[in-house]
Order: sequence, then C-alpha cells, then structure tokens
Amino acid sequence: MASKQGVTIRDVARDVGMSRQTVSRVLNNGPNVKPSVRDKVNEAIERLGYVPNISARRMRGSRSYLILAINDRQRTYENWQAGRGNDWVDQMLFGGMTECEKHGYHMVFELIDTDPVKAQEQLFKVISELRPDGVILTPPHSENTRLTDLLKDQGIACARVGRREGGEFVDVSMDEQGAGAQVTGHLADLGHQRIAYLAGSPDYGNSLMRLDGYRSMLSQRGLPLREDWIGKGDFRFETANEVASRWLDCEDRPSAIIADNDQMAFAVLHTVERLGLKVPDDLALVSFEDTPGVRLSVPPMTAIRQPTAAMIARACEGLIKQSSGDNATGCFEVPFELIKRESTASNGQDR
Amino acid sequence: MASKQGVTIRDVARDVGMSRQTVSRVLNNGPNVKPSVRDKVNEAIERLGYVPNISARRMRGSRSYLILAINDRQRTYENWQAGRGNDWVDQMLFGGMTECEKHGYHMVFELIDTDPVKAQEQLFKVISELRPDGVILTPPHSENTRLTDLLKDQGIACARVGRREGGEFVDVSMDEQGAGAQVTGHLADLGHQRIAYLAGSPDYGNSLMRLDGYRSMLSQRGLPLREDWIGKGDFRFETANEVASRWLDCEDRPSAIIADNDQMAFAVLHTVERLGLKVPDDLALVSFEDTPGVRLSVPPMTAIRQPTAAMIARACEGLIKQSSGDNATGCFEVPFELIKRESTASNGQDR
DNA sequence: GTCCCAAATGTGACCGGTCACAATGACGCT
DNA sequence: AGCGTCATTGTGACCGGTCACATTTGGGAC
Repeated sequence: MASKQGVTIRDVARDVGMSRQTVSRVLNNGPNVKPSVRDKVNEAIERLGYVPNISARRMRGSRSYLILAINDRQRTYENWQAGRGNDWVDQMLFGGMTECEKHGYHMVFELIDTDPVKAQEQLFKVISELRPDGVILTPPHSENTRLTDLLKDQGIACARVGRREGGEFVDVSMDEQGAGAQVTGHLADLGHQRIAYLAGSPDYGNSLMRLDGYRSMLSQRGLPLREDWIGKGDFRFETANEVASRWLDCEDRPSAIIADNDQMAFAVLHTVERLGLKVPDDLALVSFEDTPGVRLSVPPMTAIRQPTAAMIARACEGLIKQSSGDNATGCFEVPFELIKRESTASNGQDR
Repeated sequence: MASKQGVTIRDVARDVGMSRQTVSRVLNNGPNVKPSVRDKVNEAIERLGYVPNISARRMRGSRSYLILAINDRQRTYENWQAGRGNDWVDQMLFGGMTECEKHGYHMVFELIDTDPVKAQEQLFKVISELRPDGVILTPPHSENTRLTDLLKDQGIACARVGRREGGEFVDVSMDEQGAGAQVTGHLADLGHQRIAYLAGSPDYGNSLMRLDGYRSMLSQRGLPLREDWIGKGDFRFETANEVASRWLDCEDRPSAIIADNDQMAFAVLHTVERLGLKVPDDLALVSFEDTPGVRLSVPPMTAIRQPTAAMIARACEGLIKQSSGDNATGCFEVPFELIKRESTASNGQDR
C-alpha cells in the first residue's frame, strides 16, 4: 500500500550529510547556519519533497502551527436552519487562510455553545486536545470572560473580534462610529435632508456607536435631528416593520432610512412594497450589515460591508506574531467599506 | 504563568495505580479491560480533567483525529469578492462539526487552487504536515484525479462530494434526477401544464440528470414536452436573461420556469420585472440551488435545497469509519429537500 | 603561533501518547 | 494437582521533531 509517513528530517539530514538539528535550524530560520549549508539543505528539502510533520513539531516544541477559530453553535445552526443566508464562516475562512498560509499555519474551526459554562468546558477540551497557538473568539464569545480567563490561564494567545480593549488580547474591530457617519454623509451627499435611523438594541455597544456617528454627521452637515426618527428596534423583522409603517404611512415621511441590520432593512423594504412605494425613488435605504440577502435583494441595497475577512486576517496575524515571541496585543481597527448599490441610486434633492 | 501542558496519561495512570497502557485502552475503548477498572479510570479522567493530546496520539499511533476539508480558492474568493452570497462553508462547518464532535474528531479547512498541478502540490504539502485521517474533496476538486491518486498513494481516505462512483472512495451526492422530477411534480400538482426548463451547461452531469427528471415527470403526468422550452443556458445571468426574454415576451409563454441555478433564477426574476409581469401570479419560478439570495429574493423562491450540511456529515462519517478500520467506501445519496416559498404560491390551473 | 570568543554544528534526552510483545492472573478441564 | 487457554495488565521502544547543552570550527587580536 502506501508509506504512511514520507520523508523525515533524518532523511534530509542524511542526504546532505548534516545533523537533524542543522536541518531543523534551516526550517525555523534559526541563526548560525552557514549560507552555503542553508542553501544545500533547502535544495535537499525541495528535491526530496520533505514537509515537516506538524504533530511532531508541537510535541517537544512550543508551537503547534494551529489557529483555532471559535464560532457560536446556536447562531450557526439558526443561520443554517432558518436559511437566513449568512456567509460569515466563508469570509472567515478566506481571510484567515490567506494569512495563515503565509506563515505555514492552519485553521481549525470549532463550534461551541452559547451557554458560558458549557462554552468553557468545550473550549477547555478543544485546547487540551489541539494546543493551538492562538484562539479567535467571535461574538458572542468574545464577551465571555470565562473563556478569556481560561486561555490566559493556559497561556494561549487570544484574539477577540468586535471588542476594543486590547490589553493582553489582540482585539480587532471596525470603526462603527465612522461607519454611521459615512452612511449618513453618503445620503446627505445625495441631497437627502430627511434621514431616519432605525436603531438596533441600545444594549448593544456597536449599535450606539453607529448612532453616534449618525448624530454627529447630521449636525456636521447642518441637518435637523428628529428624535422621532430614531426608531427603537431590536434587530428583528417584526418590530422594524411596525416602526417603518409608522414612519412611511403618512405625508411627513423621511426620504431615507438607515437600518441597523439586514433583517430590519428587509422589513423596511417589505413595508415600502406594501405601501406601494418604491426604493430608491420614494425612499433611499441603507443596511448596516452586508449579508448576501442585502446584496441580492430587489433592489440591491447600499450597505456597510463588515470587513469580516480582514478582521480575521488581522487576528491571525496578531496571534501568529504573538506565538513567535513578538508582543502583538492591542486594539486594532480594520477599515470598513460602504458598498453603494441601487437602494440609494436616486437623488434626494428634489424632496 | 501557565502550565503549557496539563494532565497527561501518566498522571491518570499514577492516580489509579495502573499502567499507561491500561488508561490508553480505556480511552480507545479497547478490549480486555475489567469493567471495574474501566470505571475507575474514567472517574479519574473526569476528576483530573484529563484530555488526550491529539498530536501525541498521532505520533506513534495511526490516527490523527483530523478531517481535512478542501475548498476551491478561486471559487471562495469570487463568492466573497463579488458578494455573491454563498454560505457553502457555513453549511460545511455545521454539518461536518456535528459529525466530527461525536467521534472526537476535528475539522481543518483548507483552500487550494483550481489549477490541477498547483492543487496537487498544495494538497501534498497539507497532508504531509497534518496527516489527516481523511480528506473531503468538494467540487471542482472532486473531479481531479491527481488529488485522488495522491491520497490513494499516501493511504489517506478520501470522500468526494458530488460524485457517484464509489469504488475506493466515499462518494456523497444527492439524487439530482429525483430533484428534477420532484420540482416538476410540484408544479404539476399546482396545475401548471406549461413548464419550461432553463438548463445549465450540458457538460455538467448533474444538470443532465435534473433534466432527465424533468422529462420523465412530464411524461408521467401526461404533460407536453416542448423542446423549445428547454433553454440552453450556461449558468450565467446574461444568457439566462436572453432565453427568458424570448420565452416571456410573447403570448404563448410558459406558466412556470425551472432554473438550473440561482443566477439563472435571478435572471428570470429580472426579466419578469422588466416585462411588467409578476411572480408568482403570472409565472411560477423554481431555482435548483437554494442560496441565500434565493431565499431572500422578492418574492422568496421555491428551491431545491442542496443538502450540503448532510453531505459533509455523511462524508465525515464515512471517513471516520474508514479510519477505524471498517470499510465504509461506496456511493451514498443524501436526501434533498424541496423548499416551497412564494414564487410558486399561485395556482397554475387557470392558465 | 597561540589564545579567545563567537559562529557553526552535533548529541542525547524528551514531548505524550500508542505499538508490539511479554508477563501475570483466572478459570475450566482432565 | 497440573495444564492449557484466554482475559487482563505491564514494559520498553518508538513516532518525528525540538530543546538544552556539548563540541568543533573559524577568524581576529596579541
């Protein structure tokens, strides 16, 4: 049959007439290797098709070359079951892999429960088994201090997506306030003066930051701020529907609505349809979440694209640096993007 | 700081006053362990919080407890970049993890290039590093014989998604022909008698199988088969647009269209809109691909949901069995689902 | 030429499990 | 009691790398 294990470091060492350790030094870019030897070893590695075995590396060595990405099981399940259409993991994979590859790392994805205690048990098991060099926590687990404490205790580097404290972590986030401002500015640029904001939960920090951006941009552009046009939503379709109906089913209606997430944006679209209005002619619409549904709706919506891939890439970069000994902790912001689509393709000036 | 490695098998052995090997036997459900000893060991494992280290396990042992899932880099990139909204990896993760967890396995996702030679090099590198117990190839890599040959040569079990040969592989697919038939039957049940089929590429086997299903169901229901209502598409939006225009912009138009993928279904929707028609009142529409866009379009489309999660779960199950010694190769079909949504919510009888 | 120190290289142990095989114990049968 | 067989348990080696430390080499200062 087949050789279960191919070429080993000893084979390479024998080939070039050097010791294992010298080959190991070349592999790890260690110091004190004569350039000529380094070249000879590299040539032999190439020629023999030697690839170091990752399991063996982490036995005696301190690095495992694995980055573990944690996602929430319930959330993943719901997205899947409800067919809600989220490509979060797709983006994580793309962003993370691209970065990991550069450094010879691999990504393992794991689902854990939302319940903090269960989550801790599950994470403990996984990190004991795999001993990854770093763990990426995504919401809602980035908030779970049991997990961060566990990782600290086990001496495993940790990156948190959506937090901005830094300290001993690699915190990666986007500029929510700037996004709120930019969205509002975009609408103002189009001539809109009657811009409503359908907010998510006030318990959710990011939501408040966006709202801040909205407020400050309105005042910066000298536009009126109407408190009755700041809708108290809860990220859900139904609630947003009610608010949108109240706003739109009257003469004194806004010319643009900013929705805090995709579900609420859909709700607005739904209401608009029901009232016989048209997007973007009668109403400009922007979503704060660029999920597939938002991109493919009729009409496609202008949206803030959360830089998931870039955030995960940044997290990986930090964790890998961290495991190489460099201190890479801190709080990092990744640039977001405003994707302009048809839902804001009209001119707001004439209203 | 922290203890880099926690409890080892020797700690457990010492605790219960037995040898490492006995503990190992308990871990692996080996034979010939006295029940009382087994219980005592399990209790100690629980109490000490012992979790076997996966890297150490695969050193001398033959299993690595890793399943490697291969996705196409370009495809993933395009889905991401174009914002096309595919939740393929999300579903893979959900299906794969759920199965892997049961058996103490982990999933590693890797992206490789479409080019067959590069793909082979990249796969070689990854399997040399990780030595996974099994590899799942997804399209288009399930067709690449360089990869399957490599895996055979290296003695690594291989599952292929979307193929149906079996042999020495774990081939997992869905019943495309049945899906074609069921979709057609669903429309016939609603009273539709004028059902058109917008086919993808004739080079693509699955596409032909669906078409077969369409044909046989039409004849089974005694409905007319019009060759001019079998549109030759290429899975792309533009081409489908032309075909749909030709069909719909006349009096003698179909009352229902089946589109071979989501892009073509969107194209039909687009054409319908342009012509001032309505779905589902003037035309029933079904997509053969249940991507997020399809679920969230206006109106939401009836579609065949490709059982991605279930197929990956099945693949994992097969690979894990295979690495336990059982022969689990073969050709397996996973049940698909017809998701009925608004795009077929009208009665075709009155046409 | 000699000495010294740094650069370059080599050696044995070790990481934490599993394998192959040896050793012991228990039980039934003649 | 003696013996064979099978169930149960233990022992040393080993997987393929890296660590810590030992050893050799090389080049400049004296």
